Amino acid sequence: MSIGYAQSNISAQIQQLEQELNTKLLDRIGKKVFLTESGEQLLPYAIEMRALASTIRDKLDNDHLSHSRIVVGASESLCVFKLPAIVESFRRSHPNNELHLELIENAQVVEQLTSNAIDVAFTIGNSIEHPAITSFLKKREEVLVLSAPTHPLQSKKALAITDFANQPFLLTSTSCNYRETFECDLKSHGIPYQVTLESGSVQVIKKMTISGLGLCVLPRLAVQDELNADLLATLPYKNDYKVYSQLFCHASKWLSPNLADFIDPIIKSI
Amino acid sequence: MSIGYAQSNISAQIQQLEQELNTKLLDRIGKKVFLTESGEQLLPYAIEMRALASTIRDKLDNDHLSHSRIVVGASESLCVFKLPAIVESFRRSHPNNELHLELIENAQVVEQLTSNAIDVAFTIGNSIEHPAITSFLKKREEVLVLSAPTHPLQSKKALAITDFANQPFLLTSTSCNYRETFECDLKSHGIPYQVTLESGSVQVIKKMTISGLGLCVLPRLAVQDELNADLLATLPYKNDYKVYSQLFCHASKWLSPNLADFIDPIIKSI
DNA sequence: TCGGTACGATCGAAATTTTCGATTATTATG
DNA sequence: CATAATAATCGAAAATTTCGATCGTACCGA
Repeated sequence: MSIGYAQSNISAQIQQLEQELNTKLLDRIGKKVFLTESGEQLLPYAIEMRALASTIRDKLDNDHLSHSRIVVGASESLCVFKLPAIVESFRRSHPNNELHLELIENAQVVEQLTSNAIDVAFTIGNSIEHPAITSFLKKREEVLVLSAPTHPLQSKKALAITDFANQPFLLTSTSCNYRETFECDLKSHGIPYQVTLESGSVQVIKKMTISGLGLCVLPRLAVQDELNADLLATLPYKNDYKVYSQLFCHASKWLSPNLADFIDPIIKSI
Repeated sequence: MSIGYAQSNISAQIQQLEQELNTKLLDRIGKKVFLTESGEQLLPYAIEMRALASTIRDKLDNDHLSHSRIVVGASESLCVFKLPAIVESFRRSHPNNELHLELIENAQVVEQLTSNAIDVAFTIGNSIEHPAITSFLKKREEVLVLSAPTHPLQSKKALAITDFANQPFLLTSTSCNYRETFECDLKSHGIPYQVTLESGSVQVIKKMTISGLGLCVLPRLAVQDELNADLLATLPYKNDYKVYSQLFCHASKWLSPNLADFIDPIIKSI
């Protein structure tokens, strides 16, 4: 009983197949068995079908180790300052996995995850809490007001919000949460200010600030290098802006092994 | 219920497939359904498998109308004088069917059918009765002794076996049943005779007989044309040789529609 | 925020099918 | 002619598929 079926089953199965195909597959002439014309024709298809089934199993099983496509939605700052190391490491451990990076803003997280346009979101901004969205990581990010080290305001020991009156600011796009937060702060105190430059690129803002064009408001993670190199300096303005970097998936999303492999290191490393 | 399954079945089937493949095929995000990476990968295979199943059904169903290969074993006389009309008619009605003709002798019928080397046998010779062989047709064939019309023996009103003493005969191969029968007849009466020509080809024998080389022994069906054209003439030798043309299949052989279509007209036409 | 609606998951029962072991039938072989 | 080998057949048991009902959840409009 090497193939795991009773003999009677084989008879029955063959007869069933013959009925279903409305033909005869085997001729039993004497003690020998011959394939009929129909049987001869069926054989290659049967083999093909078995092969196809095996292929499916192989592809889907191996696939957990090999190819897949993960779409990451991330905000610009994180793309520049956090993701490179993560992506590099993931690509090393999962060389056959396609990683697609989509630039999104904090406000789009829920919609993008709900529409399944992205598999995972990694953004910085206001806290997001949503019943349908799972947050794997929520890290408070320090928001700094910065200038070139030579800026006149650097001489002050401490700054109040009023000290920013009429200062020229280099800010990120309006939809950016920490700009929003900062502007609220100014406006709620009735402080006038100028927006000298508005750019979606953190890199541009930093360069211009270094050149002394004005002040900027950025999370520490985006400026750590420049602080270390004394290209930028923080201004001693105390704030408690609630800004977080967060990592999300849709709650109903199945975490494929590959996706889990992408997410886990982020959670652990931060 | 357009596809004929209860809704709960679909759920169960999907889950079963997911278990079997050890993956998740669908993400249900909110109310919408998305294929996962795995599902996306499976889809083309699923489609292929359905197509393959359809193909099989089509091929085997249509096949009863279209292609098949029938191997006919027949003796030379029948090949020349009976089969042409049959084959022509069959090819007209079944243009896609391959007909393969195998020259066999009466003695090989049982072995060839039992080994499934041929699908059907159509031979002339001694009666064949065998429990494993089905005979669809058994027709007594008149065996004639013939000569050219100008032969001296033609003047006789009736011939006895002794009149053949020392006559030159043009005979078919030794394995041919009606030659065998005739020789037995001669030998059992102790009649001496010569074999002037021995040929497997009926055509050769007839031509040589027409040329006056001697006498020949052939079934009427092989010489009817020459008799009508007065190229050959029968000698008035009464015999009751038991020679039959018979049509056989192996009793266990499945008669495919095509094979039946080949056999039926033969039975009816003769 | 609160029903209402739509859709899928879950569950137990019923129907179907698959499977098995035993028996019977057939064929080849000594 | 008896025996061995192989496959068909049959009824019962096991497994599965199917169904309908119910439950849970998400979306939608008030």
